[in-house]
Amino acid sequence: MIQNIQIRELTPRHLRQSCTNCSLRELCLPIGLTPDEMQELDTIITQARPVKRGEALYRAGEPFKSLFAIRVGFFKASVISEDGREQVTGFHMSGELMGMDAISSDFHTCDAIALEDSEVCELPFGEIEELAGDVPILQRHLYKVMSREIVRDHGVMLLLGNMKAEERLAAFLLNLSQRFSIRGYSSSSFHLRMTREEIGSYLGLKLETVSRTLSKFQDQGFIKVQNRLIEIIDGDSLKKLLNNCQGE
Amino acid sequence: MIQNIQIRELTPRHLRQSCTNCSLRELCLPIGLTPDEMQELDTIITQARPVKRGEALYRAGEPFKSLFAIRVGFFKASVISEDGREQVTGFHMSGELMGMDAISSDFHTCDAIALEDSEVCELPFGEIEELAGDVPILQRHLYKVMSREIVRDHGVMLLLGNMKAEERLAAFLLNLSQRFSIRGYSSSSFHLRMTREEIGSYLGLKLETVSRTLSKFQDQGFIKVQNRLIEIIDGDSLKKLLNNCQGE
DNA sequence: CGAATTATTGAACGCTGTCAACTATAGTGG
DNA sequence: CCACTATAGTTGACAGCGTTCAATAATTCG
Repeated sequence: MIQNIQIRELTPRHLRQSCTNCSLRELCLPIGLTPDEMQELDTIITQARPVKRGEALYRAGEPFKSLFAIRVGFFKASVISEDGREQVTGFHMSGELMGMDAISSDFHTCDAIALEDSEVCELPFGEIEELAGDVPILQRHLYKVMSREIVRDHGVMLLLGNMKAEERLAAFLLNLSQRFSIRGYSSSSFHLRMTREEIGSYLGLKLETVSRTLSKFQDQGFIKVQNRLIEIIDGDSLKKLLNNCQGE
Repeated sequence: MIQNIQIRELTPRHLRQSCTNCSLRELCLPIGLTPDEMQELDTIITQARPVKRGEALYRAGEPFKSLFAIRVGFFKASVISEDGREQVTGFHMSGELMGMDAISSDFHTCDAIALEDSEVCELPFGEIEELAGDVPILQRHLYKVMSREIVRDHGVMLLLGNMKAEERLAAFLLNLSQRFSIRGYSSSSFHLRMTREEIGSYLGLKLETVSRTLSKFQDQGFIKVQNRLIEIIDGDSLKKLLNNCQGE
């Protein structure tokens, strides 16, 4: 990523490329656009925009204009109920697309908060949509990305509806591990960007339960916890926790 | 269903009309297609297909070909975890679209089971997609429908992650009430199509808790329960249950 | 370095799950 | 049509998991 930033300062063309790059996983390369089509996509996508830790990329209630592809960084998305309760609906990292919930009503329904200094690419939805009308493969890809979000949400429902605290934490750690791994980071040792309270909100647990369960995993030798640094020592045992419960 | 088949054999135009009808809420009328475009949509949508109570419209793992618009009836959608736990991810009624989770992988990820004798219209996704490329308003509508599903799922997460049993049940009943009302049925008196266990699976509760809580609501005079027949007597108190918890 | 935030840990309570017995309803076949 | 059986629903007693409240420790940030 540092590479990209340096390239960006040198050559605007490469900036666009790096912007295309940003949505690499979610929008471009894997779907096989022609160079021309990618060019066109590039002209739509505005330049990378920084979002500092703690800042909101958007907030519930704001009018919807664009989707955002995370170039670098880490975000949480959360809905706030009328009576003020926060539910974290997801944690999102580089290459992922945010804001799809807003399409339905033309207003954002979530807050998106950066949990570390981040950079996003803005994808003006109207223009993306228009381009998608001409480029079937892009259209299809958008459907797929949204569908994937629905599938992910179903997984969270399963977690919230059926699992015990230990299973939820295990699933959470394994999921993070896998996603870091895909992005070229260590799958066995990573830094949590969120507080215990935010983990708890996502998993439907109180922060004390999160803390206790992490400690328990550490006592059992499954992981090593040092504040927000997690080291997975025995991933297989964590996986067992997930399947053993009724599968036995 | 027999009626429809007969109609079809007599007058194809009427069959198609009834099919358009089926996806009325989700696909056609509200988005303002021209007669020509609706005509084209009609040719894509295959004839109404009956699904008997207890039958699966589709099952997880089956290859994905079509979305389904519910013409009449009532369905549950559920995911089954590896170790056999069922999570009901939603209940769906006439006018709603099912199967969008399958777009991402080209395989269904849910089971869709009819909870009463139903009829659906099959919308072959490939053709719908193609048409959407030519009809921006249809394309946009598909995005919106999928986005709405994501928003709905976030609402369920909030429910599962933050609410107590009473609040979940209250939210559930009020939601059903509203949806029946929109469809022209009574909002204060309706028949539950699902078992206590299925309600529980959806709400992340055990069936005993569902039963107990319904009884409690009845004792408090909020509702009248007679097996699967629900009468909402004091909807305001139910709404209060939802907001009072921390909002006070 | 001090203040604020975040995390850990303990103890007690309460909500919901579990187990069990019983009742009611619906569907089936004589 | 009725008896029978299977399924669905209700209710009670009790236990356990996670929450709540509270005190303390560690870390971050100005």
